[in-house]
Amino acid sequence: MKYRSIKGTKDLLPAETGLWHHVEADVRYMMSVFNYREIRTPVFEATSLFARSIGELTDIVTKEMYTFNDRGDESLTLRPEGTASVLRAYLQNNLGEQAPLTKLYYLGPMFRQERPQAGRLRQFYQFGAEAIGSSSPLLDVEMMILPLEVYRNLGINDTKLALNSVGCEKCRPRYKKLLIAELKKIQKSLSPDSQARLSQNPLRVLDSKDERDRKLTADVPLIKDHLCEECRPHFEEVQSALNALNISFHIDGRMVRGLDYYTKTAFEITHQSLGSQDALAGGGRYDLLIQELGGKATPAVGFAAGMERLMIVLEKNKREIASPSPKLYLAALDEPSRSWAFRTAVDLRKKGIAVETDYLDRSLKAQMRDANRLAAEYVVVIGSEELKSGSGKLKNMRSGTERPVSLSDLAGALG
RNA sequence: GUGACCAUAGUUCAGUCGGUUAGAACGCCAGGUUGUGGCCCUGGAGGUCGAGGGUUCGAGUCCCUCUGGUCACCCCA
Repeated sequence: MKYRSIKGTKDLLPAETGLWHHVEADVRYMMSVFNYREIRTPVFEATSLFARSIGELTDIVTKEMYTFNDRGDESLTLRPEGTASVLRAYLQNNLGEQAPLTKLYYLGPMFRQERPQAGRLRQFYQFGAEAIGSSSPLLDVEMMILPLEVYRNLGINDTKLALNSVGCEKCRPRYKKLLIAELKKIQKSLSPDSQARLSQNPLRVLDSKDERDRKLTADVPLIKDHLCEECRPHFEEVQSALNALNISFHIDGRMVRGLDYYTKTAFEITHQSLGSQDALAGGGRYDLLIQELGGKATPAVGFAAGMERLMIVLEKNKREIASPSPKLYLAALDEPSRSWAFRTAVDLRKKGIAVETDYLDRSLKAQMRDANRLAAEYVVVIGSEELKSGSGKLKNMRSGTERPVSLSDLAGALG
């Protein structure tokens, strides 16, 4: 085979696109119920947009972006996530001037050059939402409920919701100093990964999977206990709103999101059947980002959810979706019948009836087999007799019974 | 980027100690039915054994390199 899809990318074959349509419809339905409206942005943007918003030092920006220079020598990047593009569009089109609160959603491919593994691809699909213009903790909660409702509607109820607060520009630097001081005491005993994290992103040491790191940092102070006068009540209100809605969650004081722009609320929805990459969705508040991108200070919250990971959960839990099948299969016995069958198929299709017929000059037996395989609901066999008399037999493939039909009114007979 | 495991028909997999013509199941095609599917029976097509190199009288099998896949680390959806 000469050509293959690029490492970490894959084809979505007909056997699975039916499920995708179903899930996408569910996402769009839920977004409209929550009053989020779709925005479609280009899949590539100026590299600096992502570098600025996601964070110059993050893994995504330093080693995972698909970046290239176009013919005009401008540095462009395939979007590694959705928020930066949405905010750019929000600012460029002055959406904030049209209403005080803007609720947007997106659904589309993202690109990151990572080593593929279960639940991780180089081109992957995310759906997500952004609510721009309010600092209400209720919107933080809405961002958690929204994906949870999408999942619930698909029959997935056993997700886990983890919650944390990562503070703001006031309390985070203060806490960071405290944390670094603590970590320095045990620095030499930490895993090599965590020693590197200590200088790059000390908060992430707490999120280490290494058992020894976990033990060593067991008593280290957590940011949730060092929030400022603004962040603490916000965090509490998020929790009480969740409690009021009877949504179960757990506080994970060690959870850190990988993107620099988060402030206050950070959350993650996981599912046990996912393996190592177990996050179905993640999100949080980013009150500083819009100003950072050149807009006026505007609070905002958002989430992003992985489509492929959702598919894995659905498949592991055997949620199968019936694939579309023809209403009628027209089997033809000879050349004149074939030509009539094709014309009739086109005619019925114009009326919105799904019809298939034979294009391979196959035997009747082969055509019947084909109709059966396609799960066609009805079959009409056309031969010279039928063409002469203008009537035929409508066979119900499920029951095997036949009844007479007028060939001039197949549409009527099919109801 | 690091590591482990894997690569044989369309698919899932057998293939003994290195030995002759590489097999099965499912799928596909055809026949068993002068014009009727599924179940069953019979037959058929389909393979550069991932690629390249090496060892050997002889390699699907052993060695090396590469490519790809899977899973984990890292990171994240």
